[in-house]
Amino acid sequence: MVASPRRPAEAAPLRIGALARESGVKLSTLRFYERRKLLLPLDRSESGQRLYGPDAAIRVRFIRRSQELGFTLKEVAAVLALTDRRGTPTRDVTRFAEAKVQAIDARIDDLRRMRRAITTLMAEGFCPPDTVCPIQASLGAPKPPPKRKPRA
Amino acid sequence: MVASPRRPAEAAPLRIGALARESGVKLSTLRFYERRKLLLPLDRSESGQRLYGPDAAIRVRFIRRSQELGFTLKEVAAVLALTDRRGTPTRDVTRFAEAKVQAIDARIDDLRRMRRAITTLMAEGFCPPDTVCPIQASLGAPKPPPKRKPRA
DNA sequence: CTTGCCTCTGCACCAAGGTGCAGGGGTTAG
DNA sequence: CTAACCCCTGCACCTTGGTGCAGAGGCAAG
Repeated sequence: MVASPRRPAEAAPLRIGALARESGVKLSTLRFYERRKLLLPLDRSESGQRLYGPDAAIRVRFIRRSQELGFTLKEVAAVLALTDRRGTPTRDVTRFAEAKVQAIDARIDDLRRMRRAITTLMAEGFCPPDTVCPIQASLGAPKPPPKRKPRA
Repeated sequence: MVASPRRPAEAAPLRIGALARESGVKLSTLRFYERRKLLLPLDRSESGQRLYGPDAAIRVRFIRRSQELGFTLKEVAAVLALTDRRGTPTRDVTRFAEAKVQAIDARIDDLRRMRRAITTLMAEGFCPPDTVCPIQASLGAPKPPPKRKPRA
């Protein structure tokens, strides 16, 4: 609402506490992410205090959501490394991105199967006796070799 | 291929080693799942050896896939408790199932956003300078209050 | 009966992802 | 200056989800 004078979008640097409040994680977690190279402060103050850019909270939330989706911090770090790059993607990067997209598709597929299974299950009043429960069956098959969206 | 004589579908009980081979997890993991009530042997032999039903491998694979989708063992246990029930769902169970379905939808949504972001990113040659990277932006928003498929 | 392969229990250990605290300094209002 | 907060580093500790032994017993073949 209020435009700060003479500072178009310079964005005040956040200190760690402010970032923690804004992104909903603990200070210790932010420092932990730093050790893991997931989130580096833009800079340090004279006295060594971490200073974060205004987009840091977005990055933190991205990390948290990704974890909820079943990605490890290592995988998240790899994706973030992608996003921190500029210029034309190298072949390796492209391959990595394609693999990631396939992995995402597989996960979506599994989630859809699970979802369908739960809804039909509830609609029909639980697992019929003497059969394999459809929920379990939905994800219980041995993993198929990675194809594009088997959708079977 | 070969029908065993005089045993329509009685299904030989598996011992733990066989189940481990069939489902691709370690013995110790199976015993661990037992402590966590995720997988109880059907029975024990005279001498105390665990005997599993023929569907046990399906259950194990269900557990593993669910974990890949970002569910904790506790959550998986809750879903499996659902599937082990018979008869008409109670209100609590129904509510739990509905919540689960919503959670699944939210995850699918996030995955789709991430997917889109990666593909456009690659198509356009990485993040344009001086903007928030679209991948991060895709999941970087504060969580919306749970609605049905916001899809914004 | 012995050999070899299971399996049992209990306990110790591991990696990932955090969390908390101690002991020390920074910064700012009154 | 002093109180009230904030932040620093380093280290110890916690929970989840497993893994790996050790020591003992089961069971089938030769």
